[in-house]
Amino acid sequence: MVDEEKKVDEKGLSELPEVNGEVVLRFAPNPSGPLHIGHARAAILNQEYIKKYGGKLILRIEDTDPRRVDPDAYGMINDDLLWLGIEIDEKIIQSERLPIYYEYAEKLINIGGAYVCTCEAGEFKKLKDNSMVCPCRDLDVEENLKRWNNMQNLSEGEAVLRVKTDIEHKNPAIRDYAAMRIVDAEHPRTGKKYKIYPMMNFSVTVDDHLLGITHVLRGKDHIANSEKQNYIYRYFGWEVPVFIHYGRLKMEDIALSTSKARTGIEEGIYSGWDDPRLGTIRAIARRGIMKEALYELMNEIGVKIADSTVSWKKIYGLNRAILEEVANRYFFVWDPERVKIGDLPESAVGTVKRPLHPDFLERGYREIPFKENICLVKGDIKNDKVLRLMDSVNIVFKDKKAIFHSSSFEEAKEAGAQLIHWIPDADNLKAEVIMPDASIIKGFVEPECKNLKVGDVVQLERFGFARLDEINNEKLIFYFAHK
RNA sequence: GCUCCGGUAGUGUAGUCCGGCCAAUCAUUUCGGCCUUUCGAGCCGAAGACUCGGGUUCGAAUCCCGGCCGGAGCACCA
Repeated sequence: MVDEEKKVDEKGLSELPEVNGEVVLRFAPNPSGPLHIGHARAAILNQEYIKKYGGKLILRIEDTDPRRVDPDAYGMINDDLLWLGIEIDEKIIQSERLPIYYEYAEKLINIGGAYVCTCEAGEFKKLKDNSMVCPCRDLDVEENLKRWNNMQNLSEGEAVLRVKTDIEHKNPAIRDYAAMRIVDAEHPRTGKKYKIYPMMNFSVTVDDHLLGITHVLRGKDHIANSEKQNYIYRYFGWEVPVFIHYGRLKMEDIALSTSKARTGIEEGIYSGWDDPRLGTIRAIARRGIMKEALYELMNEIGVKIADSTVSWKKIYGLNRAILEEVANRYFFVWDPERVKIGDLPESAVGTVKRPLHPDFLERGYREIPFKENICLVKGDIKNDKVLRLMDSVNIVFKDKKAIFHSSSFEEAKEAGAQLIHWIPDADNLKAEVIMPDASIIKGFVEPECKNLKVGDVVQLERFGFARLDEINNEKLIFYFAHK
């Protein structure tokens, strides 16, 4: 009992209205590409509500427009959901359900809720915009059934099934909208098997009802669709799910649209769907953004109808809080400069130990061999200033030559030394870090990085968090997350 | 253009339904300070908002009207 109350408090999500026991929700992307941050919002919100109330989450692939289907998208969507940790209870693909839609289309005609319209599209629009009915509307059920059965003998554009709504509705889009249309194109999954395809408003309504969906979460761009769908629910006497519309999610500095990304990939501007400049889930994942950060973000934004703008800074902030604990620390010397320390006492030579994580010493230490030949970040080198090489010695540059200054940390403090990191000149590994703008920063990492595995997210000290993406001939390739 | 919907600090959010406990919550951000052998983290402090104008009321972020700004829809896409 007490736990239940707590749970509600923890989540920033507002309560779903009209919940009676368990909920049935669905995530319904159309397979035009991989998932992006906008999809993640829908998927995560649905998932969170399932967690909150219990119930079932259905994945529905909406591939009823053969021309807008990317065959690769089915697999990419699965991968992306897996990465997001979305637990799907049931999955359906609309292109496999065409007979069901035909069945209900016929039923709708039978009860006088739909008619086959053979008007030319422009002609119909003209009539509709003036609240005038088209001649097809008044044909009787029998005639309509005949026309419906004949539809598959027609070609694209010659006929369409319309839902009878209110021809005087003040929103012209609502007036007798299309439910089914003819498409003369091959479907990537079903080929030429079908010719008549449902419009989204029809298939969505039929499916939402058959699947027992209780609440529909979707963007406010669907407000008019919700209203359209209401007509079908009313004709069939079905219970209407609760529609919840949320506002647009704008990402700063990001090309959100799938089509733009696709074009960029085709033109070779982007390396692929996981190019760090893109807002796809896979691109975000590749950069070491944790799914938990996205969950927090989506929970925070919630389902309000006003638009929200999200910046990378915001995501970085959330992600840093997660990575801070997770990521072990390593030295990465970018823009490296080879340095030989003069007058280095023999006693200073040895192995330096630094914790993998300063706050979790139990994780152990990494060992870095230290002797006179090292690499430093070029930008750290300044003449006549004492530099503290972390956990080793203090040096100073005179006429661009490094010489030993002192050993202890106290002496470094006294000299007001800057604390810098370093890498042995000989014993190191090549590394590259791919930045968010796809530029590459080259350098070396400390030897113990050889123990890292692809997918590990680390903090490169004084540089930032990065995810190991690839190990290529002893060279480590990281993707930069953020500072 | 038409129809509809929004507008709380830089950003995100709470509060708005059922006016007073709101000189407005929390987080992030930014800036100081402390601490720290990372430019990370932590700790302390500070900065910063009810879109504007009227009205109703003893009292308005909350209700009403208008302006401004923003968004969505206006397909045989989803």
